[in-house]
Amino acid sequence: MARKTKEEAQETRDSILDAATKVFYEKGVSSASLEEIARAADVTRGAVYWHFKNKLDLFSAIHERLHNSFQDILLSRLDTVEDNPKEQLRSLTYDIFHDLEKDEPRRKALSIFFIKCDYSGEMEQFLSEQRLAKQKGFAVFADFFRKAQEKGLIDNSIAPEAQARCYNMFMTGILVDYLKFLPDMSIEKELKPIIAHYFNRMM
Amino acid sequence: MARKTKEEAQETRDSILDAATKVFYEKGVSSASLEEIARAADVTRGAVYWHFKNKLDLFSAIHERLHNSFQDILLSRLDTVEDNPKEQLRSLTYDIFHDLEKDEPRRKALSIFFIKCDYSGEMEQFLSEQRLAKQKGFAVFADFFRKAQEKGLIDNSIAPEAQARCYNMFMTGILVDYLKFLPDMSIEKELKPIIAHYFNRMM
DNA sequence: ATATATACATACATGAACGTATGTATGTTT
DNA sequence: AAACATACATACGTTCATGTATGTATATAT
Repeated sequence: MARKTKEEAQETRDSILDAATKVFYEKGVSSASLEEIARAADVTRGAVYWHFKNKLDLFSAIHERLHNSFQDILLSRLDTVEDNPKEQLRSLTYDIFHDLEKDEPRRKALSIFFIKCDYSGEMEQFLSEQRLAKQKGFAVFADFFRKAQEKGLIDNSIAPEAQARCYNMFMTGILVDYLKFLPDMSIEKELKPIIAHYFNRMM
Repeated sequence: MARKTKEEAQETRDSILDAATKVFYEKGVSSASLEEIARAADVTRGAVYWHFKNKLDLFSAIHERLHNSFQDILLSRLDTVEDNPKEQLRSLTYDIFHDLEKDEPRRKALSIFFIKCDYSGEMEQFLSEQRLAKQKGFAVFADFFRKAQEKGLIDNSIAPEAQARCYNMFMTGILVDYLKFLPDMSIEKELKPIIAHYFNRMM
């Protein structure tokens, strides 16, 4: 096979990542074969093994890509505390779910980590990796709550860290149910009311 | 091999279920081989195939056993609304986590469905199965909230169904995080405060 | 211009798990 | 007590994914 330019090679790498996301979602991580991923990306296993050490490396790369994009959103929208932080956070929460509803590849990527893989054997290491990633997100929220409290814009009877943890738990629960039971789950009818209720009561 | 009595056969079946729970937890559902499960139960694959159609059948049997035991607890403790339903539900919530902390096999069984399996291919059918199971639990909570509202013992500004959904989401989130990050998670120090906070604010 | 590293494709060897088919000794029924 | 069903164990054939080794044409560096 002819050698490609660096840019072309990068495109190949990206398309393998996209293909892996799709196949991981459809077959599950452990049942997905590198052969099928390669086919979906229109390359051979040789290309996959060139760009990634093995399936775990692929999995890790997908996670990193997804986490980074999430982190970017959080940082850009929670960096400064606006006049109405409660409303600010609620609209962010809504947007996240609306984006997920529209952006299928992104939703599938997220699903992989919640319902399309099992954290056993060599996969267990990703739990620590995910925990680190989660803590980064957590830090953004905790900062946000702390700053909002300092400005006297939200209730300060609870520690910002606990506030952030609470919010994260709630979001995790919604997300898991949303991804698991999506076919018969409506954001507008089921998710929005309880999210609204959460914000009314908890903040 | 000598034929066993019906009782002995039932014991064999149970021990296979226990072994499968253990191996599923350790290796993940898809990586777990029936050979290893059989070894863990001190039988051969022949015995496993006699009692269960295949791996999925085993998985289903574990789920049924676990769900029934949970449902029993819910029904026995939420059937009648006591004087202080908020306190009643909070103590139930605490107990559930404390039981999980002590009962390792049970915790492992639960973990299987949240972090040790991927719902793809033939496993996808279990999502509907789980959804049905979850709705049964949901019904118990909704009933509880409704009855408590009728008695005027809790806030009635939110529909009992939404209240139940909210609680379920929160519990799901806590559970997922607890099972995922258990090694560095303390019930007393991290879970209890936010559970308390939830009950203070949401009920 | 040539050497070399790159970006893959192809080919090969290995091994593991699955389902089934069959064997068999003993409970159980009649 | 014979016939049958049960509760497994053993053996077999097939499929399929994995990692590596090797081939090769071209971009790129010198």
